[in-house]
Amino acid sequence: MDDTAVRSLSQEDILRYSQTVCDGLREDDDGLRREVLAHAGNRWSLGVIHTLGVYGQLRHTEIGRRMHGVTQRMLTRTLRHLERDGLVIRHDFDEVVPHVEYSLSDAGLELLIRMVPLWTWIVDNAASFRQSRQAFDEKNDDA
Amino acid sequence: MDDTAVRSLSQEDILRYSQTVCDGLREDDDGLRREVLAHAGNRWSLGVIHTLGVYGQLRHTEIGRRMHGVTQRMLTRTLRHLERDGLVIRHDFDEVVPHVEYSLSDAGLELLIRMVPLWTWIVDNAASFRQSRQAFDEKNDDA
DNA sequence: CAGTATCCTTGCGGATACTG
DNA sequence: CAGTATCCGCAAGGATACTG
Repeated sequence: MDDTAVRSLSQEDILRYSQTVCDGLREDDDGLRREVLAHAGNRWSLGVIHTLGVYGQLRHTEIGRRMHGVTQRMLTRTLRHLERDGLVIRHDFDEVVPHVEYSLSDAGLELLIRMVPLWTWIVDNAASFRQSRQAFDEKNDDA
Repeated sequence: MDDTAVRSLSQEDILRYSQTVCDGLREDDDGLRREVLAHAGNRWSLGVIHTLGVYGQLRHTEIGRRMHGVTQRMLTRTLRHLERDGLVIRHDFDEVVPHVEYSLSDAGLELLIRMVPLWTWIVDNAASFRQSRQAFDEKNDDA
């Protein structure tokens, strides 16, 4: 979805979209939706998805090496969560010397693809976000 | 981005997209990006954005009434966070009887628009997510 | 190599009571 | 009406040490 498409969307389009979504939304689904979307806000999930999207199939250590600052514990946790939601596939070679590789599932790839517009938009507007926050914080400092 | 577009994206397309994103990504931006994306995984943020997107401009109480289960505290917190990031605008009428209305900013609307494909995709695939989780949990129960 | 096991801090989300 | 002020439980995230 590029900027032209964005500008051409009216209030009614939004209403229609949102309404359609909410019509098919049971209470259960709402929780599920937020849990899946939570991967987007997690400290490491998107990094893992992105890394696997770019490099294909990697070992635990190789992922960690490409993600600055992640600890073993958090990398394992993140991979488990993503695996649980079927976004990442764990390939256990079950050798004497432990050997495991991870790759994106089809679902993981589709999530990545749908994240990209959001992602690029945020990066493109980083300055405006920072400005908004600064203004907000200054306004609320005198409290 | 519809399904046709999704299917037509190759591994190289993903790489190109992701690479472009990461090239323009400083350490700061990464934190910011995750914080903005965190709205997607929050308990109430998306509901507020969606509600304002559909109804336009509403008062505190009206938003709360349309969102089942939210407490005053969490609604206020959520609105503050969204306002801080410039996704929601707070209109204070500053009357003797307190009167405040909220509406989506342009940025908020753009976020909503970019969330919809992700949102519908998750809802459409709710069954497969649940299946994946169930399988995962069963496999890891014998631990 | 690919993890567990512990311990710790922080912030989310909720319940309840109070206020300009 | 539109919030604050407290208090609470829980999970995220991190640091460090240990293991099949």
